[in-house]
This record gives sequence, C-alpha cells and structure tokens, in this order.
Amino acid sequence: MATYKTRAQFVADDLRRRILGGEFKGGTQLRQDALAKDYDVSRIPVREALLTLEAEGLVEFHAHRGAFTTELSVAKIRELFDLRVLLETYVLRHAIAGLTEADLKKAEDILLKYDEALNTGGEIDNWSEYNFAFHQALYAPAELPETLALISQLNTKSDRYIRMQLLYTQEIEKAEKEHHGLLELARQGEADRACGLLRTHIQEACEGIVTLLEERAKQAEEL
Amino acid sequence: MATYKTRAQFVADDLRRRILGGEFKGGTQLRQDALAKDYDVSRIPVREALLTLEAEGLVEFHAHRGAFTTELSVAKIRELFDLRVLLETYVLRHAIAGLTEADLKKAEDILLKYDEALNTGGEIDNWSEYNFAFHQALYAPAELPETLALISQLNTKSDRYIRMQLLYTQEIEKAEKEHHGLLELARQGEADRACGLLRTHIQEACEGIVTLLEERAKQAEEL
DNA sequence: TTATTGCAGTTTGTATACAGTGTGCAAAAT
DNA sequence: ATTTTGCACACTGTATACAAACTGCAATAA
Repeated sequence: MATYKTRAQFVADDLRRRILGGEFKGGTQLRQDALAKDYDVSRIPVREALLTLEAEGLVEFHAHRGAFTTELSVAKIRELFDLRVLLETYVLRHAIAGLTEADLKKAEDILLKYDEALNTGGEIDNWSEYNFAFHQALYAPAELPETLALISQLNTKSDRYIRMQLLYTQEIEKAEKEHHGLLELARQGEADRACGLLRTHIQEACEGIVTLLEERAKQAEEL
Repeated sequence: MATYKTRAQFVADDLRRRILGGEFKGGTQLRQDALAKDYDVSRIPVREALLTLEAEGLVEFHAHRGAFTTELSVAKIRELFDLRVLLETYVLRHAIAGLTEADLKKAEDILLKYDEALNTGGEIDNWSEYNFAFHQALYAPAELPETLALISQLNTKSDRYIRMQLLYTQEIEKAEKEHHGLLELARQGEADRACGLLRTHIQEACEGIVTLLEERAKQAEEL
C-alpha cells in the first residue's frame, strides 16, 4: 500500500468517493481529459487513478474506449455478500478468541461516536465509514491483515449498493441495534451467537438491496 | 479486467512472470528507467504495470523511492493458505453440487495433459499454470466468478513460494496423486471427503513452504 | 431504402521533457 | 573521531506533445 499521497492517489481517493457516492451511474464512461480538467492535473495521474480503481473493481477499461464504471448484477451482489458472510464470520470468530478490554473499548467508542452523529444531524455520507470502522475495530484483534484486506475489498465493491439501500430505507437504526448486539455478544465471548447475528446482519442487508434493485428495474421497464 | 493488451499490460504480465519466477528476491528495488530500457518502452507503461502489480500485492511503492518487490512473512503465508482453505473448500462444495460430465471431463483432460508433460520432460515453469488450471476447472461449475477471482488473487500472491517449494522438494507427484483423488471424489459426489482432501492438500503445501523458509533463514543466519 | 465506404473529429495510449525530492558523499565544524 | 552541512547526482512523479485507434456521420453504391 502506498502510504503517501501523490496527485494520482488524491484523484483515486476522490474518484472512489464520487463513484461510491453514486455520482456516476453504472456503465458511465469516465473521460480522462474531463477528469484531468476537473482536478487540474494532466491525464497521467488520472490514468493511474483509474488503473487503481480498476484493480478495486470499480471501473473497467475497454480497448481504446477508456474506463467505464462497473455495474454489478444481482447474482454478483449476492455472491459478494455471501463471501462477506464467509470471511467476516471467520475473522470475527478469531477476533473473539483473543479479545481484550482495550479492543472492546475501541469498538464501543466508534459506536458511541456514531450514535451521537446520528442523533445530532445524521450525515449519510459518513455512515459508510463509521460502519466499516466499527466492523474493522471488532475484527482487528484477530490479527489477520490479509483477511481484513480482502474484507475491505469486498466492502468497497458493494459499498455503493449499501449506500443506495440506506438512502431509500430506514435501515440505519436496525444496523445500529445489531452493532450493539454484536458488541455485547463479543464481550460475553459468545462466538457462535455473534457469528449468527453477523450472518443475518449481512444477509438481510443483501436482501434489502436486491429488493430495491428489482423494484428499480421494474420501474425502468415501465418507462 | 482489461481484455486487450497494451504495452503496459505486456510489461505487467512479463514482470509478474519474472517476479513469481524468482528472478527478483523480496525487497529488491525495481527501477522504472531500467525496466523501460529492458522492454524498450517509456517509463509510463512501466509505471502503470507496477501500479497493477501493486494492486496484486507483488510490489509496494515508497515515497519518491519507487517500487520494491514484497516479501511475505511466515505468518502472512500461513494466513494466505488458511484463506485458500476457507474459500476453496467453499467453492468446491458448490461446484460438486452442480457438476456435469462435461465439467469432469474438462478437469480430467487438464490432469492427463499434465501427466503427459510430467512424464516427457517435466517443465517446472509450467506446473504452476497447470495446477491452477486444474483447480479452476474443478471450481468453475460453482459459477461464482467473484469468488474465483479472489482465489486467483490469493494464488498469485503465494505462487512464488509454491514454486520455491516445488523446486526443492519432490512434491509434484504427491500433488498429482491428490488431484486424481480430488477428481474421483468429485465424480462420486463426495463433497465432505473431497473438501477434506483439499484442505490437507493446501495445508501440507503450506507446511512444506514454511519449513523450507525456516531452513533458509537458519542458513542465512549462519553466514 | 438499406448497406458500405471514407473521412473528420475525438479520445486513448505512449514518448519525451522537466521539476521536485530523496540519497550519498565530501568537506567543514566540534 | 564523530557529527553536521552542503552539494551533486539520481530517480521519481507529472506535464506536454504526438501518433494510433475508435466513433459517428455523410456520401456513395446496390
């Protein structure tokens, strides 16, 4: 991981944010020239940013036609969430085995900070990061960096769909409750029950997204 | 995935081959200028290739110091192989559920082709590809492309260590027998036993690599 | 009318050129 | 002798420039 920020890194980070934020719908072409003007850089760092995003699965290059944002089929979304269940329950189980008070406190702090943000002004843009930060804090004690990297990758790929769901439904409070539940079960060392809760937490989010996409597809057909 | 080949793609493919082939030891600096001269291209496609390899985990960029090949710790190698066990048994189970005669034949063809290559001249360079092709053929019927992509990623990361092991030990015949065993169990629909065999197949390879690395480290200390 | 060919415009992919930053050695200071 | 300062070199990261390739439209042919 490049730990410093070049122009290319900056563009990649911002483009990622914009794509995940829904600014570009799936399948839109990203013109290098336009983006270069946008960020007031040359096309070189833009290309490098797009290559990074390609590796993350957010865009695809086509021959001499440039980069397009990817669109996931329902089948692929289901697959991604199934993988998340597999990997996240695996890592949660390992984390619970070697959990310290300090670890629990860290996760709780993030959760409380999020509670507060939710009560004051509910910025949806930040939710995704809070959510991910909480999960990572809970998983960190497992000390499985490669696994966490894979999970992070899966989350990035599915992130914009999660946002979409949250925009249209009131799932945040539900997720919030489940997070508190997860933390409590982890504290009690109830690995099986914690993993069970995590599984349904992820699966139900998936079903919500699929339902939403299918409704949207039906609406599009009616035009 | 970019499905066409630019200069950058070509450089990336060849560099990957060279890194995985062991030409560069872990931690060596890859100078853009030198590589550009090597491939008779400018530094731009070289940079892009290195960025691609960074995403694959084969090199790392450091601020204004360029790209270095990565070196995996024993702990990370263990983690990668544990992940392979988790993901590959998962996908094998799905594959066996919907296996057709045609699928079995495809996997068997690859295996026999490899048998033949082994008996005639035993090119070690190709083994890695044969091995991966066989596993992929066996997993393909699961129709889980994202999962297969992740598995492919894990294999790329650990590939050079697998090669290393095969160079120093006579593990090929053993792997070969296990592949035949896997195919047979898959044909009989014995998912549990197939997954069990796959697990030990991967875990034993891991232990072989770790042993080899520790021996090598000890030798290095004695200098 | 429909299909085909050719051309202009646009965009990509890459080479060349340049500025900024890190590295290492040498000379000076303590 | 050890540390510090300065400078030259080397390499990276990026801007600019250019050639190849694709797209879409128009003109021509069937």
